Amino acid sequence: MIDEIDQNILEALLQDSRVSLKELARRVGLSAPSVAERVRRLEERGVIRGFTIEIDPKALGYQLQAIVRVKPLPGMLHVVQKLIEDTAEFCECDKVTGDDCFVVRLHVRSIDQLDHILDRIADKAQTSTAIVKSQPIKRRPPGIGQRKETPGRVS
Amino acid sequence: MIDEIDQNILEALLQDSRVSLKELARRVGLSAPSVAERVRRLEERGVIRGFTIEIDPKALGYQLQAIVRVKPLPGMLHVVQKLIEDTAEFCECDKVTGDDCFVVRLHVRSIDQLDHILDRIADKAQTSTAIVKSQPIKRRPPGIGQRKETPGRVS
DNA sequence: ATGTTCTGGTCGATCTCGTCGATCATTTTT
DNA sequence: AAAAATGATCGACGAGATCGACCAGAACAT
Repeated sequence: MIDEIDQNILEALLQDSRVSLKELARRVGLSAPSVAERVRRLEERGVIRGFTIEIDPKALGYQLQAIVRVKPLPGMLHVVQKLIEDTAEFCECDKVTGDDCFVVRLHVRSIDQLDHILDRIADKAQTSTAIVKSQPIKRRPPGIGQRKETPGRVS
Repeated sequence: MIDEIDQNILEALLQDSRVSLKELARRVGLSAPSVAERVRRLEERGVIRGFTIEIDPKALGYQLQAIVRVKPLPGMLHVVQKLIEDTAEFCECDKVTGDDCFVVRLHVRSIDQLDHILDRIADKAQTSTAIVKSQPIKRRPPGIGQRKETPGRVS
């Protein structure tokens, strides 16, 4: 379904989504219209969810990053979720299995601000905060690129 | 340091990083060369870390997402970190404060594969796995856009 | 105050790039 | 084996990016 050329296209766009179609075509060894059509179809099929930029939070003054596990008190789930969604500093929120209900990522300017934000949900949920010290892997997509994939166990 | 026009540029590029400079210029009310210069400087200053695409892991066959807390056994920290970095399915890794050392995000094709991957670090670290059920917030940058920011407490 | 410099903008010309229609080759279907 | 569908190329034309020249306003020094 996704051939090698598509993979090359995806990799190139991951590195620089503003690359010209002409250059992209040169890299994957096709003509510009062909590669344009392939990109269009990757979008259409939902493989490419969007073209975007990566912004450095630090450059915007957000010096601190935290990962917080959030366990809403009984009956508070939706209230907590809404509060999280409506607070700009929550930049990622995953609803997960297990004892904790949410795992969220927070970008803040200071410890003070972190404390202040968490105070606001303190009476609605139990939280467990971990400050991010470094990011050995910043963010990468699964399964494309030269890293070899790990096969599933043959069951 | 970052004025309103820059914010508008960032927002527009977040939504579509392939927008033409002409269109971008029209939206923020400047000429094309001006906006080109602003984008160049946002890049130069490191505010824009890169132009990229968002890929849907599901479209590539990665049906499952998990968040795993990893606590390496004594002396195993670097081994564990290297193993994580070298495994394609680990798509995000944060080194954090607290009892757990790493918080990682995994994309896998099946529970089998998840089990297989975690088996490989089972003798080097304690892990605590949470399967992602949904993502109320998929990913957004902090502090730009119309969501109001939460101020830090005045101390 | 006033002249200077620096920053950040516009305009217009030129060159590059994207897109569209026509066409062709290859593979799949019947 | 003929036909249809897929996916590519080519060339032309319109749209976009870029570059140099030039201009306005703020900050600064004299």
